[in-house]
Amino acid sequence: MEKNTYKILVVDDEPDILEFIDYNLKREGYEVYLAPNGQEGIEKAKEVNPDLIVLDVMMPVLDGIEACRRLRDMPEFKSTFIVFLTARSEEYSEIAGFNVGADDYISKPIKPRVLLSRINAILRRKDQNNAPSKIQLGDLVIDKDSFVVTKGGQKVQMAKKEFELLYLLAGKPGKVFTRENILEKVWGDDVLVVDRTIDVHIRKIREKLGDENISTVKGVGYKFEA
Amino acid sequence: MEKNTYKILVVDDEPDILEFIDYNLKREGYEVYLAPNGQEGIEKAKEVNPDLIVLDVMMPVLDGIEACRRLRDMPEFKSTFIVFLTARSEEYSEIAGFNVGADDYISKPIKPRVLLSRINAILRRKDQNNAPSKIQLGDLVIDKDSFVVTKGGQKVQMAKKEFELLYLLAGKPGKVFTRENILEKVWGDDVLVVDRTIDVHIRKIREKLGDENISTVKGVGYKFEA
DNA sequence: TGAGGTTGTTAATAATTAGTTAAAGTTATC
DNA sequence: GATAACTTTAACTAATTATTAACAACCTCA
Repeated sequence: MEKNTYKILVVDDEPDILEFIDYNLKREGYEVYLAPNGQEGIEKAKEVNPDLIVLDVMMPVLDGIEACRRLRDMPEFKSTFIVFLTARSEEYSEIAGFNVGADDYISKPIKPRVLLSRINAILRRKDQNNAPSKIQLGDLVIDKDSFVVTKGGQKVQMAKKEFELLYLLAGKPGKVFTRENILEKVWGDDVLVVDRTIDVHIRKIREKLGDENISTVKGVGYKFEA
Repeated sequence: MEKNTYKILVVDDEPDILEFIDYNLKREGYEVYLAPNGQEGIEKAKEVNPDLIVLDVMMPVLDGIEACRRLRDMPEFKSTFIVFLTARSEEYSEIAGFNVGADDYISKPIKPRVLLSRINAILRRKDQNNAPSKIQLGDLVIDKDSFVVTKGGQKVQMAKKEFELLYLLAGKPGKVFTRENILEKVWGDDVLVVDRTIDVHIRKIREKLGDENISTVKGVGYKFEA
């Protein structure tokens, strides 16, 4: 499975639970942010723009249901995934009635395996829905379904990393990707590779497609030439 | 999982629940239609010809059980999937007693995950029934009805797993299936087998059909060569 | 122009992934 | 309940791919 680099915000007033979830999500490779109540949760959400928010229902200052409602009213969080944490599974019916647009519910006590499998499932869905399967640029076709790159009708053999790197750059032709950017997207946050590694992969792609497709922006990064 | 474009009609008199289900199904990618009671539900069904209908049992004007019975009397809805929504799980026994031909039932309170997994499961079944019984690719014929594979008119003997694996890959020539993919589709979600198992089956298929049909995409998976 | 930084290139090495075989486990069938 | 067919695993090998180190080339700017 791919390394995940998703940002998850966890909002709960119980420090123990916060720490527990923090530990488990971090171990899985997620970037985790914490907040002790709905109010601060919303602030934090605006700040870090998480991919998924875990909201406890019962919280002081601002409860999860109301926090969810407010988040859903902001355009930037319309499609952010939200998962509720309920103390008892019966509480669920209340939430359903409120109908604030949550994507899932997890009942306490939280089991690490349940928590992770639900979150992984939700984020995997997000992944798949967002990526176009075919990029077409002039005589170059990059097809993620078949993992095939074609240039002028000619099939070009690409290794996995080369393909992913090309797919990233070609996904936004003209946009410069910094090495930091590239590392995060292709390698994942916590993988430690040296910059020269990217260069080597770039070189291999250039070898196969010609130098004109990918250009270097010195001091910044690489971009796919539109 | 495949992108789904199924039409689902939801019939319930509680606007909150309607909105709640609408939200969750749309997010999953389904085309959703709504109706507030059995009478209008039937009208809507005639209009859009849905693949699946979610029917609340308790509704004014025309309840779910009666609506179901009437739908089942119309030839165009003989084989449409129908799922009941029951306020309490005990209610199910009543429905069963009525024996109106429902495919599943879901108890309130509705949990998004349960709702989606049931609906996905039902429609996946439909998928399978609709899957072509015969795949023909060049001189290769894969016939699911008879479980027979023919290459150049010559019958090739395939074991069950081999057949299913071949059938999956050949169903979308060119598309790469990851091992995760293959496990889910051929073995099922909860079966735990080691990756090498897939390799062995692939090898057997290659032995029987020749190496040119299935190619390896290293680090990704396998695909049937178009 | 030349010092300091950035990128390009190559080849060696490490790490990962797939292929293969035989044997053990399982299931179906007579 | 024995046999045969099928499935899975373990252990090993082979192949491919990823990464790094080392150095060359290049660019920038005082």
